[in-house]
Amino acid sequence: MLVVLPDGSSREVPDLQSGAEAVAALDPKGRLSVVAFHNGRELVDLSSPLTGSELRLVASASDEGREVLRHSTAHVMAQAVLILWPGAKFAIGPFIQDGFYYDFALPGGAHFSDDDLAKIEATMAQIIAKDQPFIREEHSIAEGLALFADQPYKREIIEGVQSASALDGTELEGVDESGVSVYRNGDSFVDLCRGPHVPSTSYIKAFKLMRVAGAYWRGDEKRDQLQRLYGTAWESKAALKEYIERLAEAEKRDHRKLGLDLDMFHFPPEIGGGLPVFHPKGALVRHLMEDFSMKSHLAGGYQLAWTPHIAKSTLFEISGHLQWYKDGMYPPMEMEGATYYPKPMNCPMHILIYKSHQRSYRELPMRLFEFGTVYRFERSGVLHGLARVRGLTQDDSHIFCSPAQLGDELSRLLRFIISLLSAFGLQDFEAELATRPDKSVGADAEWDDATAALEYALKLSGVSYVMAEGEGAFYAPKIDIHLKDAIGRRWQVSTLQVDLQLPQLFDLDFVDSDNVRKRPYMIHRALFGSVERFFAILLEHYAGALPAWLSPVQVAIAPVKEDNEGYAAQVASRLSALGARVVTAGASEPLGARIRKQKLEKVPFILVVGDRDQEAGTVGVNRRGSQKPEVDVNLESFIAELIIEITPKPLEVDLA
RNA sequence: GCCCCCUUAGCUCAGACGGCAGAGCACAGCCAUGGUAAGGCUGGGGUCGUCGGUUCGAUUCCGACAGGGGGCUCCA
Repeated sequence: MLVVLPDGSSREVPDLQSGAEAVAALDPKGRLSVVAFHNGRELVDLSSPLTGSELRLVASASDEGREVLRHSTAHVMAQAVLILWPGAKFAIGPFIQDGFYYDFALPGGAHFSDDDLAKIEATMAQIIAKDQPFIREEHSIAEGLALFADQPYKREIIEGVQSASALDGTELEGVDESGVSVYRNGDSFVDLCRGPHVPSTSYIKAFKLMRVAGAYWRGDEKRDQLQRLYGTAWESKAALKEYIERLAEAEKRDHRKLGLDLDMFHFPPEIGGGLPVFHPKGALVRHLMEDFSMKSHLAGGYQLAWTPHIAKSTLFEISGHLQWYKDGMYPPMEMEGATYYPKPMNCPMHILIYKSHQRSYRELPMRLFEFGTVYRFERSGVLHGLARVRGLTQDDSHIFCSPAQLGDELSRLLRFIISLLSAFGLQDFEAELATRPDKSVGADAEWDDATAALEYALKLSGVSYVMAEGEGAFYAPKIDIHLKDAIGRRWQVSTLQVDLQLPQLFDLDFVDSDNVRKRPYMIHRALFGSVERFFAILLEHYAGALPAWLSPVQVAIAPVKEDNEGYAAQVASRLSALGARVVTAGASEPLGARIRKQKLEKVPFILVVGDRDQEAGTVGVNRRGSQKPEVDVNLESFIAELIIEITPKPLEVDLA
């Protein structure tokens, strides 16, 4: 049998019966901390018999190994909870990104508090110290139901197997038509589970319970709300520590904190949740983002539109918004017998612009662009800084094109999106192609056509993509663009959708070259998604240190002492005249303190000017992110560099 | 909306078995003129989120509400 070790090397070991024997032969001291093996088809317990011709050992310090480790830690946590709260019911406990959770219903409807986490951790530590083996057993469905006689959630999972509709994902829980698998550790703890698990509890080297949360059973808000405990587990104390530090780094980048520290925006309670105000610096950054975007759109063949914030109910009746999204819309206002709603989307109004006169094929594709502020009622629990607000500004466009133009227009659009996002320094894009959901309208053939056009465009663009079955909007399939930020987090930004409904509902047409009236296709698209959310993403990606062209202050000038303030003013006015945003930090406090303040403000360039500079026409340049400043830099050569840094590079728009 | 947690000065936080509160930063004034991440002194600033209850007395204990945070559900 050829055994593949975690490092990828392989060794021939004769007469093997299980993964455990391979470990005994190749890693007798357990240095590799092998937790499971892959038999060519799936990941299984180390103790499993060999079935295939392949045996690949999986160490705890690997993605697969950590999944096993975390899943096992979830079991130990459930075991601890059942010890501490006799009679508790437990539901499901999977591994997730960076950790695991387990859902419980405590006796008497009790809830976990934060203080309970330490108690549970202590009990878990005792279980781990006992080095209890995880032992797999297989049973019939009937035996499984008897084993979990007093565990209603487990029984529901087992019973669910009999109704085909509930088959989704239950195999993960250790149930299939042939029976159930369970794992025991300790005398009393048994859990329904597919496995695999680590051989015994001592393989859990480092874990921590993170927080308490509520979660609905089966994710359904009409069903029981369970108590969820989140935790994390790692192959070593050092790896856990690194993870905790990563969380701290993410916390430092939190745009809500940076927004306050950098005096960019806040959410006054007097205005209401999810409704930000932008302070001068934040408003300036917004303006710079919007200005760059608008120029790019104009260069890219878009025309501007501008539409009001509210409209009569009639408009949203025609568009279907009142039928489909009334609950998500702000409530109506009555005026002179008419009912007005704040708009939840810009599209109906752009359609009215299209419809204002007869359109010719010569006008297509017609691309209307607007920074349109829309209002959506979001439930209070979902608001999250600028990333989820109730009043948001979309960089919104609606493109009307002939059916023949659709594929190429979408492909052109994808290239436009990628180049615009790249101009903000973002990269690592991935697309999701979302197909028809259950709750939707339209003919199958139309959905197929539109989905095919989206896929065609994706293939042409070369952006990697995954399918998201059933995730489309009710009226349209869509492509969502995700990106990775500087610390590896994924954010959904752009969306583009081929609308099948609105052109029909508003009876749109154009006269084609053969003098026949035809229905145009309509594409909805937003690239930032919302300006507010994109602002948040930029702040977190750059940890507040925005690129110079987006920085509210680009250059701070610090005269060494009062005698140098005249020269500082000369330099300042020279740079301002070139379009740089400059502040002068006058000599009212020590130089070090003034430099520190500008550093904390994340100003890209700090210029220190003293007697020497005044005589020689030079500046000292202290760059953001650099430890050692440059001295005696010729002002003209600094200007040459500055101009490049503060000038946004126009988008290269490929109009083909 | 639901579950858990939090709410003391503009910000970050300390504090008292229940006897009307404190630091650092920030802000203002004065002094200091300092060559690359915090100079010194002085001062202003809080009905301890709001309302109610218990109590001789509540910022502290209890309850409700509001706002915020972490999740769940939702996200056109």
